[in-house]
Amino acid sequence: MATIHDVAKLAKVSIATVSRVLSHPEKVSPKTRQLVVEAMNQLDYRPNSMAQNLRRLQSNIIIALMPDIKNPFFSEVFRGIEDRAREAGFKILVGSTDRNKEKEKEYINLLKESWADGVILTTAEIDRRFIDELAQRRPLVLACEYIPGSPYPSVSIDNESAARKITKHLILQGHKRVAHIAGPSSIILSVARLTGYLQALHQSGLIEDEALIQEGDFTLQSGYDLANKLLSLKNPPTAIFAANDEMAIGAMKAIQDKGIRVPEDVAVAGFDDINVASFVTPSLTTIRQPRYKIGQTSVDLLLKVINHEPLDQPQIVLEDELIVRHSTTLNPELVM
Amino acid sequence: MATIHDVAKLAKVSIATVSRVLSHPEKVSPKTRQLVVEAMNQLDYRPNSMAQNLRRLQSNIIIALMPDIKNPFFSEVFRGIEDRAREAGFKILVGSTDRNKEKEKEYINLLKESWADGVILTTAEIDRRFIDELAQRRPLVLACEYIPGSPYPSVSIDNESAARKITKHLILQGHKRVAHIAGPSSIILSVARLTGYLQALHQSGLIEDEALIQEGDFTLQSGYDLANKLLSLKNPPTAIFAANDEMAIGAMKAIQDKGIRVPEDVAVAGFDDINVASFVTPSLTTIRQPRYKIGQTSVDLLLKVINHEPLDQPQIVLEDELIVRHSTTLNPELVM
DNA sequence: TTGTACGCGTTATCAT
DNA sequence: ATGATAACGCGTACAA
Repeated sequence: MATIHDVAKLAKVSIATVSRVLSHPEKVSPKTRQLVVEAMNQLDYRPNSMAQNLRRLQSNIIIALMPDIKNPFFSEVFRGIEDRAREAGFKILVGSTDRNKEKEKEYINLLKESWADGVILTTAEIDRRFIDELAQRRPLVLACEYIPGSPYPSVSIDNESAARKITKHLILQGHKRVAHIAGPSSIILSVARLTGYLQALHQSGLIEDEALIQEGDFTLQSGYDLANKLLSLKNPPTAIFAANDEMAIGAMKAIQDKGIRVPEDVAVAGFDDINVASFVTPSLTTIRQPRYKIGQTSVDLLLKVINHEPLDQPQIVLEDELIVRHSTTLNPELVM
Repeated sequence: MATIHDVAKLAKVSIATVSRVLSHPEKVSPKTRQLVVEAMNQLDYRPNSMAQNLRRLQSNIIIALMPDIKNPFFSEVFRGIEDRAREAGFKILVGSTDRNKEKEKEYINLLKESWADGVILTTAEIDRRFIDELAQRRPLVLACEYIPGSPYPSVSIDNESAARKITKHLILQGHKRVAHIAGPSSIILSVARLTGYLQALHQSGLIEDEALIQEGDFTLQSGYDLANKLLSLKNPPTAIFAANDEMAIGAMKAIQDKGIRVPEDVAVAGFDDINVASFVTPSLTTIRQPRYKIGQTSVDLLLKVINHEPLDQPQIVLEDELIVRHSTTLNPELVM
C-alpha cells in the first residue's frame, strides 16, 4: 500500500505538498499539482484513514444503535441513516443492543475510546441513564422517539396523536370493545401509543377495560399469544389495535387460526406500515411512518451538532398517515 | 479525554509502563501495576483506538456488504455476523450496495484506505470482477453463496439440492404444473435454485415449460406481479415455488386477491423461512436456512484468514431443512 | 509556492 | 522492571 512518502518521492516533492494537493489544491501550483496527481494515480494512492483520523482527532464514524436490526421497522430507518451518512462521507457502525445492559455498556466504551463522532439512538427507554451517559460523551440524536422535556435533538412522528387517530378509526367502524396490544411499558413510544389509544376511547365516551390492554414485546409471536388471550376472554374485543405491525400480523394469525374472520368478526390495526403489511390477507390497516426520512433527518441533525451549527429546531416531528386497508373495513371507499 | 501521558504523570511512571500494563501486564511489577491501574481508573482512561489502529496498522473493523439490510433474510445473517464479531472484539461496518456499481466502488475505496481488516460479502453476482477486486485487497469471505470453482472461502447451504427438495415436495403433492418465480439471473444463488427446480422436474419425468418460469427481483411486489402473470396463463400452474419467502408471500397475496384458494387451488412454496413465514395465512412451506449461524460462521472463517490460520475447510456447507406448512398441503401429518 | 519539522496517542525496541 | 525513543501516516504552522 503506497504511502504519502512514496508519492512524494515519485513526484520529487515533499510530503507536505502531496498532502496539500489533497486538502488545499489551490495552494499548489498547477504544474506541481499535475505532477503529484500523476504520481498518485500511478501508485493508486489513498490516504490512510487511520492516520487521518488520528491527526484530525475524528473518525467520520457514526454509531447507530437500535434494539435489533432484524426488526423491519428499524432496518428501513437504518437505510435512511446509512444512505445519508454515506453521502456526507461518514461511515455507519451498527449496534444491536437487544436492550441488553451489557451490550449497551460496550457501546459506551466505544465512545470512551473515541471511536465515533456521534450516536444515533433509535429507541429510548424510560430509564434515561443510558442516554445520558452516551450524550455526555458525544453528540447524540434520538430517532423515532421524542422524550418529553428532554434536551436531546430528536426526529420522530407524534406517536400519541397517531395512536389516537387509528383508534378513532376503529371506533368509527362501530367498535365498542377495542383492545390494545401494547409494546413494552419501559419504552417511551409504547407509552405514547397507549396514551393515544386511551385518549381516543375517552374522547369517544368509551370506558377502558383493563382486560383489553395487553403488553407485548413487538414480536410476531407475542401478538399471536396475546390475541389468543384476548379472544378467550368471556367478553372478547371486536377490534384490536396493536402497537406495531408485527404484533398485528401475529394477532391476525391467531384470529384466523381459530376460524374467526378479519375484519367481519374482529378488526385488526397495526402501526408502522412495514412492507409486508399490504401483502398479508386481509391487508393491514396501519399508521405509515416516514421511516427512511426519519433516518435521513436524524443524520442531518447529528451532523449539525457535530459541526457546532445551531439547530433552529432540535425536536423534529414528521408527518404520519393513517393507511386504511381491509383488516378494519370492507368498505371499498375507505380503502386506499 | 485522558491520554496515556496523563496516566503516566499521575502514576509517576513512563508512558511505556502504562502501555505495558494494558498489553503485557506480567512484565510490570505488581506494585507499579497497581499504581497505574488506580491512575487509569481515577482518570477513566481508555486507550484511543485511532492511535492504536495507526500503530498496529489494523482497524478491527469488518465490512459486511449486502444488497439491502432491509431484506429480512440478510438482516438475520447480519445479526450472526454482528454478534460473533463483537465477541471477537471486532466492529462491523454495514454497507448496503443495492447492487449498485457506484456504491460498490465506494466500498472498494474504503478498503484502499485501509479502512477494514476484512470483508464479508453476503451475495454474489455472476460477474465476479467486484469480488475479485475486493479480495485482492483484503481477506474476503462469502456468506450465503458458494461460487463453483472459486478460491474464496464461503459459508452457505446447498441451494441447488434445497430447491430440488422443495420442488419434489410439490410434485409429491400431485402437482404436474409447477411454476418457478426465480431471483435475478445475475445472482449465483438464483441460478442454483432454478437449476434445482429443473432437476426435480426432470427427475420426476415432468417437462419444463418456459412460460412457467418467471424472473423476479426478490421483492414482495415482484412476487405479486409475476403470480398474476402466471395465473392469467391459458394453462396456469397448480403450484408455485418462489425463490424466496417474500416473493412467495407476494404470490399468495395475488392468488388470494383473485379469490383463488391456497393451497386447494394453487400451492405456494418459498425459500429462507423468514420470521413472518409462519404467520401468514396459510402458513408458508419453505426451506429453512440457518441464517444466524451462516453469519457467525462466516466471521469465524474470516478471522482465521485474517490471522493467517490454515482453513481445513474453506467452503462450508450448512444444513438446510424443508419446513412443510399449510400453503402446500392440508394434510396435518405432513405439517410440522 | 514549497519544504522542514512537530504532533496526534499508541506500541515496541532497545537501553539501563 | 522500567524508561527513553522511534516509528505508524498524515496535516499544518512556520520558515524559507
